Amino acid sequence: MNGKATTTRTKLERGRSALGPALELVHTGRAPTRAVLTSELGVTRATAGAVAAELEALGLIRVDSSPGSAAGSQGRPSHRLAVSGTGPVALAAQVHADGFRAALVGLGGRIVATAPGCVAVMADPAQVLGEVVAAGAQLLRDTGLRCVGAGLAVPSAVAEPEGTALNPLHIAWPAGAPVREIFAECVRETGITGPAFTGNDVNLAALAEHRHGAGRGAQHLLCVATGHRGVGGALVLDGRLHSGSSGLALEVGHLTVNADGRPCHCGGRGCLDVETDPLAFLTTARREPGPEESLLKQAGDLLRTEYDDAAVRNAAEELIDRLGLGLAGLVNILNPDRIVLGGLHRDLLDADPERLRAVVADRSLWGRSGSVPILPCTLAHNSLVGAAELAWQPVLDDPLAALT
Amino acid sequence: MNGKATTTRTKLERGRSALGPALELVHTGRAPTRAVLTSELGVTRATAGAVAAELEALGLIRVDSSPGSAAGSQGRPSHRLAVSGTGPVALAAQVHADGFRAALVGLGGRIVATAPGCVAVMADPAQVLGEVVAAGAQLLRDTGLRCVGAGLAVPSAVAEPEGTALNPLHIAWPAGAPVREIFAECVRETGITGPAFTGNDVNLAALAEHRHGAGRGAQHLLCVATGHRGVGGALVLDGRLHSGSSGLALEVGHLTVNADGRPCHCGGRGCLDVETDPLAFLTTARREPGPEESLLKQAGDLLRTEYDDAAVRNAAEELIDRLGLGLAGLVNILNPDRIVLGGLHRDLLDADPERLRAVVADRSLWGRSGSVPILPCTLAHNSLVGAAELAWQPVLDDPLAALT
DNA sequence: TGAGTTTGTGCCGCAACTAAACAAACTGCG
DNA sequence: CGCAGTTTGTTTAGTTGCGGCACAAACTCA
Repeated sequence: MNGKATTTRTKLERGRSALGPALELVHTGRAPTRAVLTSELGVTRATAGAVAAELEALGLIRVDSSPGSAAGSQGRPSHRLAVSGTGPVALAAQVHADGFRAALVGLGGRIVATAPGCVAVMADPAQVLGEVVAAGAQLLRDTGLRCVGAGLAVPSAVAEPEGTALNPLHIAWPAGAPVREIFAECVRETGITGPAFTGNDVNLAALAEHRHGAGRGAQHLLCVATGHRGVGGALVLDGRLHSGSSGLALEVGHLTVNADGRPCHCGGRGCLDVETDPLAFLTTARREPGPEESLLKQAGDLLRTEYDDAAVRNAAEELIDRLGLGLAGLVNILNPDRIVLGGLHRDLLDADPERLRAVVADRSLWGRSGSVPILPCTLAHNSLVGAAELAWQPVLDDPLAALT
Repeated sequence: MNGKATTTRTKLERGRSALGPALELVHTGRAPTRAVLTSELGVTRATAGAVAAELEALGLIRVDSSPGSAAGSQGRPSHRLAVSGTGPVALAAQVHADGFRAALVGLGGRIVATAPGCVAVMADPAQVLGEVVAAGAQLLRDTGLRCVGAGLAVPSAVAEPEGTALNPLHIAWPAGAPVREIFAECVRETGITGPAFTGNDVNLAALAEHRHGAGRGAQHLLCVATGHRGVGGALVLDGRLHSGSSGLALEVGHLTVNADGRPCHCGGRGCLDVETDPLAFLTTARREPGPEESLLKQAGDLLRTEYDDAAVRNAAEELIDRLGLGLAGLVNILNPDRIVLGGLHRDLLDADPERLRAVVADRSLWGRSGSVPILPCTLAHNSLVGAAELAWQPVLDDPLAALT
């Protein structure tokens, strides 16, 4: 009728301007100075200066105009760049078998505040998520910080594009629960500003490790981690999470790593899931497994404190061999340039790094692929930080548009 | 000294301007008209018009200004866009067990000319590649077309960034031969214009199928194909080939698909490689395998012509089950939204599509992942077309810069 | 024939950048 | 101390790719 919507196009489809890339560089710590920013961005000093000034005006970064101290090389010292300490934050939430956790996370993966305790997980997703969001909202009120959005990490595959949690094995939720929708609704209701996102915890941990942890600088990062039960995987390609066409990629738990191993609920035998998780370790080491929600801790403690015990050591070596076989299979298919391990797998790596590396090298096809660096994860709450990354992403893509 | 190289930056790091994306849309047949180009590109009609005019001026596309015939809907009919029939071409080359092949390939994957016969492959890579390039150069002289570059497909993994052919099982080349360098040298020596590229044949076939064949429109395309011996895989993510951090991704041949299967040279048992390739089919069907360089044809003919024979049928079903198991494993890890099969796998799919789909659905974790469409490849010479895609890529990325 | 709809084009202007010249801040050497 | 040499920050003046119109063109439908 009015013929107005004819030529109006958003044009924001591809991130224009160097603002986003510049913020990402500072965010991931790859641009400590304006000079580095200039070269990393491939723009002139004039542009880099303008971009840095604009990001500072938005309250996202700090530019230390003070005469730099540690110079080192010749020439005029460059002004240092850092994420703002008082800028906006993302609300990060995580649900797991032990309970839940809420935190405020600033740029650079800096955890600003964490919600105190954790209570037991209840059956109803809406109730749990309501409590997490309420805890986060309280943190926001306490600190008075601006919120750019919210992210949630759940211990289950999240189907795209619906955002339903498939097979949440380790928490008592119904399969197919629309967690993304529920979470978004809770966030809206609570009056928290910004969009809400939901993702799988291992995926988000991988994202966080890639940006702020052991995966920094990797081009093709593979992460594998255990929770209390089962094994999860994630892949970060060129800085972006690869979660497949419907969010179900990297379901690595059912790779066969033992031809005549334990039966698995998937119908197969000897799956990575049932051969290398904490429960597998405890039973292989002939220990009585405790309650489900503490298997990871129990297994990790056992591995660290009783590695002298022959049964423990043998169990560890058996699991390392199985894990190595699984990793080698993944290396053959994905050819990553770095592998980061979490959960019990991280502890197994720490226990005998050489053995694991040798198995992977031996069982992967090409010698060079076998020499992939395998590292333990380094971030304390990587899933939580990863959840915050989801909320930060729109800001990283286009700071001006995201902060209106 | 002169202080000239200080602020000079290429700036071409990210493709600017809509020229490249526009050409890619026409190239892949996704922009049949200027109106579609406008919406797909997300720009105004003014911009789309200017872009189309510029691409036409470069001789890359044709704009039919004639009053369009088949309109269909209301309004002024849009001018039709098509790749130019007389524009430049890419030189495509392929080496395989049977010999080699050279062709000229225009935009849109259109094969303009093919070198006549094929001679037997000799031991020395330099000699073979010299002959292929010479054949291609002859085609260029005959047609008088401009050449944007050259691409080569080899039946072996190509290590990045060196460009060496690892384990060229099926041709009598030394392992680690620097094929990329040799090919580039031949191209340079012959006076062919433009850069030279080399890639794995299955990877390139996948790229071609994604742009012009059965994989069109897929976001996450998985291709699996057999040659005469062994199995290759490839993945195209968001239109770009994913070949891993060192070119060795998708080595799918050693997925275990039969716990107590045939021994494989990798040290394992029951690998996809030895359980589902043409030789495996012939022996399972109790047929005498012919010479190595005709196994694929022999197996395919047998499957098509003697499917009534119980031994043939049983062998086919056994291979389909094994292949399905392998594909299911890949689906769990990669979660593609389409699978395209080539070589004998394509014939197996044609023989009993329902059986293969059922096995994949049954053995992959999530029902929805199991319902991935599985299609036969549709391009006649997909590796060859894919090799040309390599050479076209710089033009697609930035037509102005690539054509000077 | 005229209203409605969709597409092509010319013109203006903006936003994001480059290029070039200059100023500033540091090191090192005589 | 002073001065060359080096690197970084800033200012100013273009350049360019593209959006936003306004209008013309080509077709359908009533």
